[in-house]
Amino acid sequence: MGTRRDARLCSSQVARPKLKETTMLDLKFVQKNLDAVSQGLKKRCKTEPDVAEFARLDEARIALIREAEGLKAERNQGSAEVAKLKRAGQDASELMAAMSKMGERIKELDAELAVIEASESDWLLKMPNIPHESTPEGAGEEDNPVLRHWGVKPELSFPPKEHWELGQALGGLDFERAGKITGSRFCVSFGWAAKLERALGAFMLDCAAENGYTEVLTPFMVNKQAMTGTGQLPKFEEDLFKIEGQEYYLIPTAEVPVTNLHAGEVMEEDQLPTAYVALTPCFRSEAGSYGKDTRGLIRQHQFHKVELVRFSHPEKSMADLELLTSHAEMVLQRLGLHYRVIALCGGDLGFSSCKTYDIEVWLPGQNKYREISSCSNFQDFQARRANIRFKAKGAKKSEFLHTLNGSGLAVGRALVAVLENGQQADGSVILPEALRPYMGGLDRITMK
RNA sequence: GGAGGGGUGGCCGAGCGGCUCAAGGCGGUGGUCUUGAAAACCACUGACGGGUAACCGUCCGGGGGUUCGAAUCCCUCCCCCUCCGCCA
Repeated sequence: MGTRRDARLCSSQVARPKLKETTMLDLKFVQKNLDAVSQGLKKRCKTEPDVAEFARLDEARIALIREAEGLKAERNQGSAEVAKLKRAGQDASELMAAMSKMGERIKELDAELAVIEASESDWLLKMPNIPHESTPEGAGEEDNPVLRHWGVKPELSFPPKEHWELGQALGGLDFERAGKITGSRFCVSFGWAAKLERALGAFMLDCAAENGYTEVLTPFMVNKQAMTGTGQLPKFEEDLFKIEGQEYYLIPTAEVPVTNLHAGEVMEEDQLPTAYVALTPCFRSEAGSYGKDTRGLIRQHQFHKVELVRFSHPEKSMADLELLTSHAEMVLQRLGLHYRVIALCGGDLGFSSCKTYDIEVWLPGQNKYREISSCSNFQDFQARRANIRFKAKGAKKSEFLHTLNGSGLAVGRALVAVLENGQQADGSVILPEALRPYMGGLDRITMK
């Protein structure tokens, strides 16, 4: 395997990244692609961005820059003149007074400029990524085409139960006690369930390692800049848990800390692709999903997820999305779980993504396919916001690389799938063979 | 939590109000020399923005202030290091 880069990574990370304001980078891009941006965004079927407003702001910005810079050039000359006069022992008070007046005007202009730039930056940061040409047209979920299936639905000779029934009956899942110590949308796992959660996580990490991913363990809280870099902020603050009294947020996915590992850095071309895997808890406020999936593990405020993240060469990122998706699928295949892969249409696409595949696992208890992984190519959208670049061999300039990520997989939902697919008529659950080594050889969960 | 010391271009490091529009070194690129390489020597070598261009502007951890003029002075925040305390 030639994809492990641990040693090189360490040496290149000695220097702390200096984060630049990303506004200017965004600006240039939109300026040059104003029409393409406006056309591309139509595919999202949401309200159209006010491109004219942006153009107006940008014109005002450039006019202000020209005026302010002209004055600054004069001021610099004047100051040099003052220095010359003083060294010659001559009086410079008149010139100093004139420069002082000019300084005030410059300050005014700079203040105006700051306001314009803030508006422009806000406009840009709230603009979603442009869907890839291969992203299908469509307004919402119901328009997502199914691309392929793997495996078959298990044939059960009895009416299947939902996972919470099974989990509670087998003494593993306890929602009531979680409600007592925290609140709704939390769960306590006991015994086999706690161990199964751990087993699934370890199994998934090992799969990823086989595929060349370097395991990382990151903080579960990040700052505002990181959240902005991957696109959660400024638009989706209400979905996040924020630490009171501090500018830290609980991560909604490992995508945030892992992608931002290289924020502000310039990577070497031969470091690409760099692939990481992280198992972290994920915290989501689930604001706006009241009444949805209120029972069971499907939609929790806290859940574990194994996340695959790739930093790719721009020319290879679309191929890398297929590869990444196949890595996520591999986990389900080894667990013997039936699933299908769908492509998200423009109207269902996430804010930062240009193309996304969802993997949906079959849940007999619910009698539906449910999302268990979401694999996306962000192209340079996140790289631009987080300022992550690479330098091609022999190239003078560095350029933005492409970032991708996908769940490999959502651990809680995988546990749901294992329970519902492995259930037997007697209420016990047969475990997939691949998991047994992680469960101390246990092959079946039974009533005590 | 307490007390100190620091954050300067890809890296190291000087500068502590105006001959510095950041010295010097390392690294990188090109050249001379050489059969080739090394060494030596010479030249070039940051980012971003504005401008057709010449050129101009901004950037010395972030933000604010003082000044005709700030890497340099003041305020504030962040991060790193050392010691003490506490703690898994």
